[in-house]
Amino acid sequence: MAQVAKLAGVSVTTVSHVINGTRPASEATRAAVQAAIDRTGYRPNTLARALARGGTQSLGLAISGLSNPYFMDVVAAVEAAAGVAGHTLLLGDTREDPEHELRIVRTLAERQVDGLLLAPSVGALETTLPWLESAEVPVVLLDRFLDVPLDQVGCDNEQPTAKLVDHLIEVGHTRIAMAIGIPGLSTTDERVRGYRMALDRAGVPFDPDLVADGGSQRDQAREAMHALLDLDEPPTAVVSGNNFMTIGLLRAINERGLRVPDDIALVAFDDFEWADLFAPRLTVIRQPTSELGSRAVELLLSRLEDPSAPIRHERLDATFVHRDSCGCHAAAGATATA
Amino acid sequence: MAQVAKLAGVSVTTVSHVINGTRPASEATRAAVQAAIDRTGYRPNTLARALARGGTQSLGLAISGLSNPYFMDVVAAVEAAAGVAGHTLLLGDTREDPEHELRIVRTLAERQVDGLLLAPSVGALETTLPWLESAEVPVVLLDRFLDVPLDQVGCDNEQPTAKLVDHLIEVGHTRIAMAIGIPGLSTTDERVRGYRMALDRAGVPFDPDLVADGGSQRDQAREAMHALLDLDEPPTAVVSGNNFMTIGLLRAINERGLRVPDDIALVAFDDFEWADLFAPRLTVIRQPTSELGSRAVELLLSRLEDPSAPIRHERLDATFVHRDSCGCHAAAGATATA
DNA sequence: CTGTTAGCGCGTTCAG
DNA sequence: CTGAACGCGCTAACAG
Repeated sequence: MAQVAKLAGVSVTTVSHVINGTRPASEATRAAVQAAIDRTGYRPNTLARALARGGTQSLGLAISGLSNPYFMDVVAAVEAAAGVAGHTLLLGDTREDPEHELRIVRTLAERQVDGLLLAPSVGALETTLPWLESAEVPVVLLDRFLDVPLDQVGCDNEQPTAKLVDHLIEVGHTRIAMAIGIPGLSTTDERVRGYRMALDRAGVPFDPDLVADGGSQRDQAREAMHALLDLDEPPTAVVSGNNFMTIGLLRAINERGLRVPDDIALVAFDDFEWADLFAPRLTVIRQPTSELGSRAVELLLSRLEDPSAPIRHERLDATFVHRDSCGCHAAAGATATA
Repeated sequence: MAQVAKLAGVSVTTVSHVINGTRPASEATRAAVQAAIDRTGYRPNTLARALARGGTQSLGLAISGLSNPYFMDVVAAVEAAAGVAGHTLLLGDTREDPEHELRIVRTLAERQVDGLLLAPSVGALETTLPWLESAEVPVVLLDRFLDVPLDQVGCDNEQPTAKLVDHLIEVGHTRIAMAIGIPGLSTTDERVRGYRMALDRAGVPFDPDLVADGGSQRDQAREAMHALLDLDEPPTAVVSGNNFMTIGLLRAINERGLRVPDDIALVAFDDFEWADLFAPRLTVIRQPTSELGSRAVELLLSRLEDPSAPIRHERLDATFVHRDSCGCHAAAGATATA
């Protein structure tokens, strides 16, 4: 920059001001500076600028399971939203592990991100969140809700899951199993609650044996499904708690030589992009993943603008997508109902 | 940091050195500094450190289609590999558009990333790469190869595609169509070359009408498939150039009321994680996506260590996964052949 | 083993 | 409309 200043015959102050348009300058000097910039191939150093200004124009995203298509839609949306706002995205994978999550969040904060988006892991309340509070970094929580005074965005889980179970009951099932995600996550707990609520209001007895811990993961869900099928009175229908577990459940079902929906019905949380092209065509709850990401960024940006604004918790609607893995033969093409 | 120094009764230099372990210090002062750090809740400012040191310990990843599961695996692998090396990841979506790509790459470079990973778009040779060269940022190209003196990693495309077509020919097909990706991408060109090579060596005549531009995208591939099916002499088999197009092709096939593989065979580049659980079970080429990401990071890091080392181009092997969308009934379970 | 000092590249009061 | 000078928080010679 000093070089540019010299070449343009002005001071660095002036160069800085014409670059940022932060105070008037004569047309002549502006042109001179611009010319000098072009000729020197000058590239501003965002770091130095951030140091001086006290703001980096960058956002951190700490999330788990980057290979999960669900979260990757979120990442794409966050990147896009951050981009239009002139922010760059720093990405970190929490691995669903509180210790690692804390490391990730710290490095992000130490890099002076202006704000942080976090999908908190189960142990976050004891590790990451206390640290974040003392660090005074603006944060919005994503996907999972926590009982803390922070902005949060996530989907509705209870009603949609209940809807899934309602449907299974309508079709005539009473032995309905559920593969649940990591215990302690609000998403898991809310989905379980939805499951029980639907059972209760239909008068279907609740059987704890039918609730299997799939740990939000494929392989664990697969084992859980095998265990369910080994029951004296195995389920005639299963509801999957997320997309990964759906894969695991199906694998187990396949390994038993069973077929969906003829031998066992399957409905699931999380849609797949291709779900209506392959058999079995899955009846699912679809989450508005992109909206989740962009809303989270909006919340964060407005928080940055007004740190003292009231805290907001937002629930996004999920959609029931009726296809045919539920085994009712009413589905005529894919039908989406709110 | 000044505060820590004062509280510990030492100079900032000492604080810096005990933090970084960059020179010996007496046990006493080390303890004092550590105590002061704990009590003040001091958090190092990575920006200032980077400014002073001239290195950010961060890597930039400029890639397109973050919603593509293929690239997302790459992102996950890159994040992981960067993490273990103590680097943070800055992410930008190029949108497969040279103009936007240049913007992304510039902001990444202005943020002083130590190095850059780029999946160059078609126009990159005219926009991004010249800029990168003058900017003197260490770069490794990812996925697509370009005729420039830079480190590059990608998969083998020609032989695997030929293998796909070979197989179709063995099964007895002679009207074999192909949906190709964005023209100009090396991946596209190489895959087309593999297609033609297989045709040629089997003595199957090449028909330009059977090569449809799917633009690497779902919807465009869908339209292309419809056009192919409208031909006087429609294909009896199709090979898809990537995962997105596979979805589009299948949608069109479905819309015509046709079935894979009975009415038309389909084989594809890019595997799906769930591909052996749903019908039709796709016969595909599987790329080592994670390896691609981690290798790219390794190349970049070693480039940073030794800027004058010879340039390296690496080809990773892709795998033929035999399932049943090819219509040959030989597939007994999923079989992977190198 | 420890302190002093000079930058890293930029924004931003202050004077002119 | 423009410049000089200070400081952002930290590292790295150079002394001691």
